[in-house]
Amino acid sequence: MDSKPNIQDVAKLANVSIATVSRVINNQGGVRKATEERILKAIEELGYIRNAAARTIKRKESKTIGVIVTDITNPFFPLVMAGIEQKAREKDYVTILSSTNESPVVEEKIIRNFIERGVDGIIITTADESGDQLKLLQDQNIPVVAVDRSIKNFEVDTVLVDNVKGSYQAVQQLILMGHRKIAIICGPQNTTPGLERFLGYKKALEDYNIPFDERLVINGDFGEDSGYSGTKQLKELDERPTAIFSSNNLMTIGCVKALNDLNWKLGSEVSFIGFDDVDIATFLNPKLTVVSRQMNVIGEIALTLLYERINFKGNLPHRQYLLTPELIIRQSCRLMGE
Amino acid sequence: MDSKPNIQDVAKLANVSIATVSRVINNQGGVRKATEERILKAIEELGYIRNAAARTIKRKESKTIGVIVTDITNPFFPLVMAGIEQKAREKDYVTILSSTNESPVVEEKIIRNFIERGVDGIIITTADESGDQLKLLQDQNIPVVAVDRSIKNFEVDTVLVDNVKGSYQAVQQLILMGHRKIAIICGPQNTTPGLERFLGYKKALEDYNIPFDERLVINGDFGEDSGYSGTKQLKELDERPTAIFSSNNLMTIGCVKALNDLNWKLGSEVSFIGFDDVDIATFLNPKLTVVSRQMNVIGEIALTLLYERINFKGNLPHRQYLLTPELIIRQSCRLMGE
DNA sequence: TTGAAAGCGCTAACAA
DNA sequence: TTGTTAGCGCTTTCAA
Repeated sequence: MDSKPNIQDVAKLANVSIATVSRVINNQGGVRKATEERILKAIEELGYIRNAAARTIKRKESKTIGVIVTDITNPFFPLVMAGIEQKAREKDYVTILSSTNESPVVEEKIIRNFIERGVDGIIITTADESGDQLKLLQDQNIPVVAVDRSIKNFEVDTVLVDNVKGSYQAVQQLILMGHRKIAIICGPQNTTPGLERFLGYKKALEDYNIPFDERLVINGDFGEDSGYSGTKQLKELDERPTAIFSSNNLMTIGCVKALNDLNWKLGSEVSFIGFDDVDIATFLNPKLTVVSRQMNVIGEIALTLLYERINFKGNLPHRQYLLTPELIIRQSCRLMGE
Repeated sequence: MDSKPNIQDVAKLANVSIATVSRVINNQGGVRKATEERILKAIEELGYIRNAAARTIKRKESKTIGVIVTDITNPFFPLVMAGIEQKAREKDYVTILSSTNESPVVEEKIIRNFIERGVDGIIITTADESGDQLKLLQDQNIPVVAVDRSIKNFEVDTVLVDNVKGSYQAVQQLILMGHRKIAIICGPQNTTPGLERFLGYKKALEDYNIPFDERLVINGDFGEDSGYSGTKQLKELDERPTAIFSSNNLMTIGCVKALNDLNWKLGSEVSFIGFDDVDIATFLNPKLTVVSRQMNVIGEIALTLLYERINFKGNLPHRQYLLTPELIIRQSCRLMGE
């Protein structure tokens, strides 16, 4: 075949008008059986596939959802993405995925690009929670669902996890087991998860009247390296913590690596809980206790919300889903005094 | 703003023709400085963003690359994807990602959809190595780069890993350490990686005159569960293997889990090497020896090949990249007789 | 049940 | 340096 056949070519071959062909490829009915068959045959013969760009231009919808994540190599996102994709496919949407590497500049570029492409909606874990870059989308009336991180300056549908509760539960567990010197490896405090997980930690300490100790707070950046160096820092303290709470999966990995390298015995010498389950959790000895959440469900909900907003543009209220994470108790915490 | 402004609106506001606006947004030059500024101001004011669909239709290119993988939750793919995305962004392309879950039916749907959307090229890890579904792409003159799995019935550029050599090295290492009863957990034999890794295993045995034993060959499907059950099966053998070679990352995880559950001591009782590095490799005790490859490089090469083919449509020869994997020796193999 | 024709937003050839 | 205009491939109204 030389170049792509178009609706004209099909019409010519089937000896009908392009309008009739259009009716057939869109299943609009009102076409005589025989005619339809002739058209279908022509389509088959030519290998005709309709051009989405032309259709988008007329219909003013692209059946495309843009997804923006901060770091595609963080296992959290592919899992969320799988949930999004599955629901999207069910509803006949296709997803475009881009990763910002936490850069607001890249994020804005991606957003512009998505707008150019006429996405019908966007699911975003933003690198800039102010949300100023979303103004563009608002101007163009493109619905947005924020996942994992909330947006300050705009009201959008959100799917969040109750981070405060999650980390509260974790720290509470540690406290109930007798720990008082509990360290936390924080994520960036300008992100929802980073901040909230820290707040949950503080709240638990307060509720149980445990004095807050600055030295036990490590500022990480959600990357593996910061988990590693943070743990090293804790080991060097005069008064070492007896337990560590890590604010995310990658830092958990860094932390466990450091524990290993420093010969700081997980479980016996230092108890541990991490936010988000990780592959390695059940391989370690002892197995890691973690705060877990269902990533694919997050993705599914996000897509569902977005779908509703795209297709019932009326006056839906803004919805905030708050999923409750679950503490999965394994073996990385020891009762103090044991 | 009510609805999206178009090039007309900009032209009107700036008091020029749409042609001049087009020149400016495409940086074609030949526009008086003052005029350009007026147009830029109008664009700014209206929040105009150009419509990619309309442009695609005229230009007959979408600046979009379709990427098809078999399982987005397999950590291998996000890593490859990161390499693809980075290079794509450099060259001003955007990627669309879809996952087939190993289903040829889904794969064909995705391909059709990508064609509809006018992708300029496709990078694919196919679920159907016959490649028959790629006929569609060939008909439409859309370049394809196959990654990780080759295509039988069409000549396309490929980026593969020398699986035979990789698994040969692994098995050879085991042999040199004195093992003779070496089991393999295979991937599907109708996939390139599945088959080739098995062939490397056989070749190593042959070269060292070790008799091939059917019972030590487990048929897995590259999924975690099959690694788990395969390992169980091996444990139940009258003559247990002294070493296991696992053909991919997910099966490695399943295998290690099983080892743990069965209390079959990794390292001491059974040596182990896996194809592809995994997160857990360095956490386990002993640390896992693995065959490793640079995923992001695979992605980068794939995109580069595709880019060349899209943009120099002349008569490029078909290229086959074969990356050599590396054996990373850690501690999961014991010298026999120690 | 079918067809003619307008027009979506843009690019590019041609004219001025 | 700028403008006019013909389409790109499609959907959709209106008429037949």
